[in-house]
Amino acid sequence: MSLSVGQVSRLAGVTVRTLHHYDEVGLLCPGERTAAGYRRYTEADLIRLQQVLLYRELGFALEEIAVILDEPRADELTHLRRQHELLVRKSERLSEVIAAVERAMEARTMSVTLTPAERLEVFGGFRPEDHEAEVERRWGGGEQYEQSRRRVAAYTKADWLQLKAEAAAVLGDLVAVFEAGLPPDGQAAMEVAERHRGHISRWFYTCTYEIHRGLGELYVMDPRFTAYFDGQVPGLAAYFRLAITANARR
Amino acid sequence: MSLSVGQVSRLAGVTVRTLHHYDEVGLLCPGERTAAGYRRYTEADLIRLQQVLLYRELGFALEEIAVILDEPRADELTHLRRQHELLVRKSERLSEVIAAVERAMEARTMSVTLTPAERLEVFGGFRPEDHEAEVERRWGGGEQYEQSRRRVAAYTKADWLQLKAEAAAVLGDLVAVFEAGLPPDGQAAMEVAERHRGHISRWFYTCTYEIHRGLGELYVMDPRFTAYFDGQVPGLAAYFRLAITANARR
DNA sequence: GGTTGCGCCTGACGTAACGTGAGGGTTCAT
DNA sequence: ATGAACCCTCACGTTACGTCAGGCGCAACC
Repeated sequence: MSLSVGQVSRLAGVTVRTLHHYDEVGLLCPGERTAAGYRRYTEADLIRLQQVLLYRELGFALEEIAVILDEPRADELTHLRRQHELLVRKSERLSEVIAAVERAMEARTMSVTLTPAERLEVFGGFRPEDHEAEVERRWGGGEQYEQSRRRVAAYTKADWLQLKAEAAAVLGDLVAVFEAGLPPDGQAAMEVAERHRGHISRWFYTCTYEIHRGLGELYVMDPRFTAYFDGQVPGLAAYFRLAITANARR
Repeated sequence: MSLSVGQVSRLAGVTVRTLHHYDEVGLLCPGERTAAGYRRYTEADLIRLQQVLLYRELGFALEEIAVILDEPRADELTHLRRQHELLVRKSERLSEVIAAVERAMEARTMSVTLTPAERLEVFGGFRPEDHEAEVERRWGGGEQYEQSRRRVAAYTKADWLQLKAEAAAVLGDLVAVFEAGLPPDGQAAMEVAERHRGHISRWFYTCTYEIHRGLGELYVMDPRFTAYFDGQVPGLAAYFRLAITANARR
């Protein structure tokens, strides 16, 4: 009642070489061997193989899997629960990526050009965990972020068009004010900043003065934003930040 | 307005080395270089990077990605559509695995013995035909597996009744052939095996001779299957396996 | 009863997609 | 003008296998 390598490989959809490899590294050594040295896999081996393949699917390294599976206090149910948790998380992440691609398609079909920042913000969905943590820290516990995500997800093509147009108008005015040599804490600059705040509130999330000030700092601290603004006109990021803080102060 | 390797790496969540590597293999060569030899990534480069990372996430090899992206007749939207399709399919597959793990957990917590069919479902994520689907997914075909999956999901009670009736008929004929003392590699037995294969193909998934042989082996190796068949008539499991292999050989 | 074919074995080298320094220029703010 | 941060090019290391090569085990076939 045991299976050969070939039989197991066909059942599990892996190559014979893979099973040899797992034997070599001690991850899955068949319970028995025939007199001729043939590998014989027992039912327990099959269960373990199932666990191995699931953890592998989840992106664990083989060595990690060996450690996890050899924890003495973890039985099959523990592993199933853990795997379930991880699978669900992976599924959620995948949904985000899908949503991001859908947004990119929408933007593309209406030939709206996304800026690099937006493009890779969209892309943010499947960046490593550390970035997620950074986003959370930055965007204050994720409440605004969640709000923004929910609203943005429901946007139609027309919404996107209008959003883009509005943003471009605000940016254009900002550039104009900047190039006119007006002071960042002057009336005109502060008005643009205020309109920017309104724009964020209307399209993304409720943007308080406090948050707006945080954004202003982000624009000079974070190279991707700095690159974006200074890409329009050099020095614009710093100027805009001053305008935002001045506007927040009054 | 171009970005350095470090900026791009932070933006996209990949390492600098990865960007170097993509440059080395010609997958993503930055549009410009500074006088000092520094890489400068243009916006077009970022778009291409996005495509690369998405296809990579989908399991394509870098060389394949290069070929896909350099097809002259495919623009960004084409890629987005294709990626969306593949992502959705991947998500569905993941849902299946999750469901399988949930069923395994349920069975485990209630200490219910799994029926043979359920056992196969649990193994579902790793069955050969899934592997086939994986392979086909990579090469853009993959309609067949999806179809069968959708079909099973849409079965009504009447369908299930007919399925069971058909299975019972095949089993009945198998018992008859067996009890008549006919050889397992004879015409009659092989015909029953072939009908069994057709039954699987019609109701579940395309069952190749290869897969069918794997099933036959399972019937004698797995005690639950063996118990099921031998519960009908002792020795039936082994007999059926011989009939299946004989049928597969011709 | 030799041989043919298939499956299995053990090395051993190959490969993809980077990781990880080594050694050395570049840029920029202080 | 000097240190920190960033960039460059080799070049070898690593993971998880793929891919032969050379040879044994066994059931079948002539």
